[in-house]
Amino acid sequence: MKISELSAASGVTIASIKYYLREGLLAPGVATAANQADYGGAHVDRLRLIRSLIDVGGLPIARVRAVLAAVDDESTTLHDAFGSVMHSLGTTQPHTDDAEITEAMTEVGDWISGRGWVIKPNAPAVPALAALLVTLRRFDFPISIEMLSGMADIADENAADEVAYARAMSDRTTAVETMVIGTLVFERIQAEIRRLALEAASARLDTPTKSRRSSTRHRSHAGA
Amino acid sequence: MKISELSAASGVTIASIKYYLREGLLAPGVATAANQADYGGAHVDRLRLIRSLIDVGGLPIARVRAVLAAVDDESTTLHDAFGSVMHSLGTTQPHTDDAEITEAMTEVGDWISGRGWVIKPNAPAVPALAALLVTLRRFDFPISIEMLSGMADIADENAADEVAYARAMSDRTTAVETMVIGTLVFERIQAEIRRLALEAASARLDTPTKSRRSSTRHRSHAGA
DNA sequence: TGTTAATGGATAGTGATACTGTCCGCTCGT
DNA sequence: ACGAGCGGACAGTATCACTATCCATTAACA
Repeated sequence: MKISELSAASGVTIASIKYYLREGLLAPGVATAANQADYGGAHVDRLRLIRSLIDVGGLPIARVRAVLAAVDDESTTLHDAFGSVMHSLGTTQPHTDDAEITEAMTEVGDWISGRGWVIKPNAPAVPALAALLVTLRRFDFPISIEMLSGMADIADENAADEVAYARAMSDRTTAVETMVIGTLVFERIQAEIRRLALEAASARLDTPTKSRRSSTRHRSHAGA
Repeated sequence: MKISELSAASGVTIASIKYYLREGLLAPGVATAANQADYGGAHVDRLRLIRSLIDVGGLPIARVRAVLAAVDDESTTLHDAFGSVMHSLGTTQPHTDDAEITEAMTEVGDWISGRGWVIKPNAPAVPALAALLVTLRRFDFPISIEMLSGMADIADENAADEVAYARAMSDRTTAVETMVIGTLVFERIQAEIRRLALEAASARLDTPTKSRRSSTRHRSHAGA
């Protein structure tokens, strides 16, 4: 497969493919001459993964590189690879020198062990979650971490399924890739569903109290 | 309050405050002289909102401006303001001219009406969700939209609480602001919890099957 | 009352990011 | 034989979110 064919097969422009090659996101093709290289299906797959990390996950190139490195590191166990990937995916990290946040981190840590979850101590989700709680409180949301247990319960169910599905894959790389894109896509799906539920809830609370009897509006499926 | 005091009170540099003023994110202070203006608590609050939209939501300035415009538009009902805000928050929108995506959009639309959700036809979440389904399928995830009903059920519960909480606020602007930051923060919280659940699930499946009896590892809370 | 520091406003510059364009000498396909 | 396409190098571009500098003015303190 020549670079023009790779471009056609992946939907990524030649210029961008060259850029990804330069940035080390994509392995060079097999050189067949000084100005000729051969690309294969693995390159198409890799490009799809790269584009998904960028488009769905919104990851900058540097993070994509880190994720791919974790995916490709064959020397780690599947579980350690998942951990690396979670770390590489990253999120906006807070300044942990803030007293309010370190306090919230303890709260989060206690809740995690209370649930029986085994989490690496350097998991980025812990300070991230703590910072989010602090943000809510700054806006006077009366939030305690126990209120998140409902979310955590369903997350547990989904996570068990997803991990089992990934572990059933034939080869390690595919398993890790499956986890990566599953993580990113389901996070977005969860968010979009949440927005739909909010809009529906808002509509439910809006329509009956307003008692608009305009003939242009009729509520066909409005009830539960 | 002078600009230096506003800066101190909000934690935003003077240069950035001037930038937000220029970009129309922040209302000018009350001019008391050619080179003097007076800022108040509303400016501090607004800066906190702006920074949260940027830091938590990762919104670009243009989107922040659109969200703030929706928040400030007093001529809309609360429900319509929520709709505007959801639209302004936005997400990465797909090319809807793709046949695969329009097909998935029908699927999403049917599922939504099947749930009895009343959603505006131009809600950005619909194409976004459709694109995410297509992405999953491109990676061979055997996904049907009904699998998302569990997520949707808990989202319904949370959304009802959140909307009721926001509607109970004294003034309209605060209510809309509450919805905005609640939406963004809870989306991140949901995502972080999901990552923790994945790591915990991975640990559960890893530790027992590997049967590593190394003395350096012991499982204190590993069970459910 | 003088002087110094800060202010609002305007405009230019910066650094990071993710490409995109151009050039080159080479070589594959016809 | 020869033109389109190739890999590789490198410079250029667009956008974004600030940041720095300048200016005339004015507030605040000595």
